[in-house]
Amino acid sequence: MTIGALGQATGVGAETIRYYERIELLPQPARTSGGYRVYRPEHVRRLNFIRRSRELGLSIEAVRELLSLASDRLRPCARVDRLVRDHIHDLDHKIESLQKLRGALQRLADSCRGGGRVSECRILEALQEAEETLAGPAIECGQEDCQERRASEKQPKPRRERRA
Amino acid sequence: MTIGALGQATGVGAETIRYYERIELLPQPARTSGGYRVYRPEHVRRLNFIRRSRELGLSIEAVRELLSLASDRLRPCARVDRLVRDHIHDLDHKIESLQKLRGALQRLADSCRGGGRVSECRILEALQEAEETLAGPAIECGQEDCQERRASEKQPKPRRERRA
DNA sequence: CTAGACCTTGTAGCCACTACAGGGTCAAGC
DNA sequence: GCTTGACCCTGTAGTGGCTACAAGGTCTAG
Repeated sequence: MTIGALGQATGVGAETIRYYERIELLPQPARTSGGYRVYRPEHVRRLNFIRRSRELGLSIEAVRELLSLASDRLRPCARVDRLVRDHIHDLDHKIESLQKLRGALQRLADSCRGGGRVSECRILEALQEAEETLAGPAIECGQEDCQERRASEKQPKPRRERRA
Repeated sequence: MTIGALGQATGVGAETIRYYERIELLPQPARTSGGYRVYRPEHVRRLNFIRRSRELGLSIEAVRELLSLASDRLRPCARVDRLVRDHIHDLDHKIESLQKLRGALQRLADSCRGGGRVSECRILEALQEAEETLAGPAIECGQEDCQERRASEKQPKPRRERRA
């Protein structure tokens, strides 16, 4: 089957398939004499595996590891379990973050009924002014290595005060 | 104040500040004779506004619009209200999506206790096989223009069947 | 043989930064 | 005035996970 047929079979676009090949998530397929990629049923299975994992929000690297784990049938599957549980944990953090954000925004929105002028808009005021009223520790992050980017105690070295 | 001092005052890194200037979210500041950027208190206010908005998950473009709206004090603030409410709506979608993902992953993880071998791992089986058991409509998206990328009824034109 | 659907490679773009290289500036202390 | 070294400058490239395009080549029904 051609790349287009593989795409139809799996619901993955041809450009994405080529991308997966480039990053070595999919093996290089055979080629026709004219250079077309020729795929086989095992490619369909592998790509479906990838697609489902991605739909579950696993990163490409996680998928890569799962694929590698899956290739050794005798290996204990504890690592697989761990990987999935870690991702659930990440999701919990992310969901919690978003819920906090939502709460803050809702409080913001509730302070405004949209009828006034910008000059007395509570939303804009809140964004301009107080520090503590909104947005607790919730920062939308996206990456896992999100730790303490808001580490305000980070003072590299006490320079010889060049004040403001 | 220099860019470093502005960064300290707002909790935004110097490289990010330069980035904001480049995309015209911050106005170009004055310069010293040596070329250093010189910031003033209004820059601190504007950058704090930006930072808080970003912490609430608003996109750069949304922040840009808020800033533009805020500059005209006589304008009705309905648009501000709308912008924030739209974002809350987006967050609701995103949270719901993530919760569905989490459910699917939890079901996956529950089918495995991590004690067996890869060859009988239910997680890997589930990823390899059935279509309906997992992952309903939940795809993590990130962008707002996320509509129907999984639109499986997208059939561009009926080619003269080059079957698989 | 032609039409045109499909494929090829390569490159650039998306978001919101972040990191670096290679150099220049500034002020404190001598 | 000179050294030191923290700080700043510009420009470019990288992140993740694709997506879009351009310019061309291949394949097959009719």
